[in-house]
Amino acid sequence: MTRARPYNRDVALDAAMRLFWKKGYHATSLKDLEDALHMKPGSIYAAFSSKEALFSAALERYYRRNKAEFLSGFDGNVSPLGKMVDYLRYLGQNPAEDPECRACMLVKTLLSATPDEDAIADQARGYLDELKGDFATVFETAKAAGELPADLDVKRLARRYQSEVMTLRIEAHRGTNGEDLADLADEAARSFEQLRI
Amino acid sequence: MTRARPYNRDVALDAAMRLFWKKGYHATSLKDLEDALHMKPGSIYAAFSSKEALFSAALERYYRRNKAEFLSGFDGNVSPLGKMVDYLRYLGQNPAEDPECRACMLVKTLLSATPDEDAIADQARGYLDELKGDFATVFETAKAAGELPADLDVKRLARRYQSEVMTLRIEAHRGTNGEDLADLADEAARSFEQLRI
DNA sequence: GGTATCTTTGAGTGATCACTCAATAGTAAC
DNA sequence: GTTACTATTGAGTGATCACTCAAAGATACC
Repeated sequence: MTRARPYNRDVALDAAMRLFWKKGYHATSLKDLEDALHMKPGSIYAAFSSKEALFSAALERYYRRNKAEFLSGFDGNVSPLGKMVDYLRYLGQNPAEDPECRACMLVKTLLSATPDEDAIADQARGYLDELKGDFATVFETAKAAGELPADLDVKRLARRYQSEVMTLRIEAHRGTNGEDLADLADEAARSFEQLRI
Repeated sequence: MTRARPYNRDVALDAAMRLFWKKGYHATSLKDLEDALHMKPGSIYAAFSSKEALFSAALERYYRRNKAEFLSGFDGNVSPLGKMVDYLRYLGQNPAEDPECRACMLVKTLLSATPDEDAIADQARGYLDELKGDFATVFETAKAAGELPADLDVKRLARRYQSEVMTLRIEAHRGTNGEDLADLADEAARSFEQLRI
């Protein structure tokens, strides 16, 4: 071992994630990244290979965070359906402080990836599919716990749930005021609550 | 009158709209526009002032088209609620041929505008608000025609309707297959149909 | 202190960015 | 045909793009 790294990879990646989340891939320049990560171009390339690879790592980080935040509420002994419903209300009541970090980074990425950036779009698509799968798993658990009808189509339910999450995040980004946003979240939450047996 | 314009402004604007729609503002270069509009940089600037002004004009064109397409179904003598429901099913059954032109350009623009591009984001926001207002107007008409309960909150309904439209377009962009998309649209359509008295 | 090893540095790379303008070419009136 | 007017042209503008690499800096072992 020789010289220690004066930067913290996690801290740098976090800063990159926030910057890409706000500005998107194309509008974020290396100059912006240098400022945000407090690193010179050479160091950035030594650590992350390329702008695209850095973006990819930042997107993965976003995905992991999102998944962890969602899953953190499920310890097993409380109502899975209740947790799902709570999460929707939570989204409506706690929009991110930074107005630029309210929309889902996966959706932003998916919608702003150009045809020649298949890799990035596919990565975002893959993460969205995984999250949808997580939703389905929880609904399945709820079904097993007798909270939902046995004949209910869990995949379809998860798809609709994800739509609601995406919509809430977009509305928050759009500038919908707190009251209306909470209202929208409540409306969505109740539609899932109604399914309870 | 002197030299006639060898380009058609509407045709050029249409090409610009499609290109910006696909690639977004940042990823579209002037070179791309030159190729798509069959115009040299000088002509583009003589006709549209700047890349941003051209984008703005293209966005307005998209908005007008969208509005016209939506309103074209309302002649007055048929069920307004029926038309609203039909439009959702139409969206689910007729995704644009070009997979890059399926998501709503207004949403794409709103989500990919950077903080320093307030003008563009505000324009997209304004158009979305106008379209939401159009939805509300039709629901109001449906209410007046006795199709909907008199105590129904039309604004909230319009907000939810717009969410469904945005979601369908995002799902179409995401690559959801035709069957699932039609299914999703049908699910949304039925939720509005259920409100009929 | 000397040496080996590895990281950081930042000026510099060619390419591409949005954009300009003097020159050119086309039309209309006479 | 000549003049007057204007739209189109496209090489060229400085700025910025993502990215590189030889030099310098920092540590570990001796």
